[in-house]
Amino acid sequence: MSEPTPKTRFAPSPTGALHLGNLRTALFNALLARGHGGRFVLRIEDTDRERCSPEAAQALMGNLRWLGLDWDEGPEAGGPAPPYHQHERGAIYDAYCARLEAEGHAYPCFCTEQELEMARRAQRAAGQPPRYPGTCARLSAEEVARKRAEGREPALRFRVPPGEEVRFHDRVHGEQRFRTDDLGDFIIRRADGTAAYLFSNAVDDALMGITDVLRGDDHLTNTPRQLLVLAALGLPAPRYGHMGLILGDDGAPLSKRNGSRSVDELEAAGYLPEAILNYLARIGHAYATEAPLGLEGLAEGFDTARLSPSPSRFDPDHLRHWQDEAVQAATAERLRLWLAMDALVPPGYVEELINAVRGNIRFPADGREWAKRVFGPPPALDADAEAAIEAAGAAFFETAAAAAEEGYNRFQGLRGALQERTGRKGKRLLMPLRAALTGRCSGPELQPMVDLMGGERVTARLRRAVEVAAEERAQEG
RNA sequence: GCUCCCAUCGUCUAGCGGUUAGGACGCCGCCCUCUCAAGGCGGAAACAGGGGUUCAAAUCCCCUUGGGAGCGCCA
Repeated sequence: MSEPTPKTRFAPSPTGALHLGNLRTALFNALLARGHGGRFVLRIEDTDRERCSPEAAQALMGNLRWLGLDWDEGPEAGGPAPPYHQHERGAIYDAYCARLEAEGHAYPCFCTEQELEMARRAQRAAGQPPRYPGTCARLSAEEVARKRAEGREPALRFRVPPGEEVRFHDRVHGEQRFRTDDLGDFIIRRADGTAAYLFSNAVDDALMGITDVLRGDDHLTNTPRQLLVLAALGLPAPRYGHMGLILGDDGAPLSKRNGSRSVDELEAAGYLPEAILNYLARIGHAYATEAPLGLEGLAEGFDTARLSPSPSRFDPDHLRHWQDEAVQAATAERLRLWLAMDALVPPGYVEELINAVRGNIRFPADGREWAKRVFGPPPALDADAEAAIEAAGAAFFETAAAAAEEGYNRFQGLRGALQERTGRKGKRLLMPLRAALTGRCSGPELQPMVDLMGGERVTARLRRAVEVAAEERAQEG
């Protein structure tokens, strides 16, 4: 018997921006499918109209596409099990709910929020687990009819069979056993008629043919409930794998407080998709290589047996490392689009500039900064640069400017002429030059930058350096 | 409170009964070098604690401790 090709899904609730934890879940599910020639489904879990918005769903899809995590089935892609927005699947849920109710697996519950809240508080106070007390579990048909006649809209609650044990094999944690007595009856349809997560999520996985579900550990204790629902409905259950959660750098759940940023924020900050992907793929999952991988490589090396059950911490330094790797590995063309600095660079020079500065940049702003220093007006001098210029003295720059004006304005020529005329070499020669030309004492190799600048700019900057050095002399004197 | 999950350098991790406990990030040093990066080389840095099982335990079992999750008409 061969393994069926996997079908995985990402089933986000569009309640806000896509964050790293959820994104990793999406990534692993996508990798599992892609690595085995399977299919990846996107399903929007928007049954809670209060909290969900179409804008958030749209943004989320944009994020996934930006990262290259396109889905094979789902919104805007179609597929054999539409619709892929849960808010459009009400009729399906109604039918399954009706069946559960007819077969006694579910019952209407008229308890109000306040009643439930009070019951929970009382249970906690008494040292009891806060579980549904079963108030409406044994309502007679007459009582139900009467309450309905009073105009009260009930929620639908799943009747958890007592005294049983639910077992399943988790791909990450191994064998799991839960006693149904620890569960408590749970809501599968709200009083407003919309389906609740536990129910719609499980039913849709079955209906959409999902074979494998990778999700966070926070769902581990939900699993027996979903298994119970599927069993009552005679629907197949997927294979589950629960991964350790990503925590903040303080060990608390990931949130804005401890450094988590949304995909939107990371994109705005200049992170490349490859950086985010490589970083996330290595949290809770180990690859054989530390080299940066593309989506295909990540999928190829992905193995659920290498998923970690333990929680891990988000580390901004590590993300930055993958950003550096991504920048170094990217083609010049890729960086050109990312840097968006065409307006700052004369046509035809972009690639050369990129290759000159790529080792010194991490974000687009860094690249644009160098573009301006090379091709813009003489750049502002920072304190170190000014000091270096003053230390070299006006005479040095006078000589340099003269040489440039004579035509020694390419790097090698200028360097040779200056060495000959001033007797300076090495650092004593090049540091003042660097300061005068780029405004800073650190940065990419001088040679390509100087040659990219061209004679006019070089001369102008050297002339300015003469003035700066002379002014200083005058002030001191 | 109850149920469940987790535990190797500061962080991400390899390890699945016998290893000098390996790698990566970060940190430190050296090399390269006009500087800063990049790159190369090297260094400091870990099996939470206690009991078992075994000839042998980071690895298997139990307890403690410490983290995390669930117990919602949120997902």
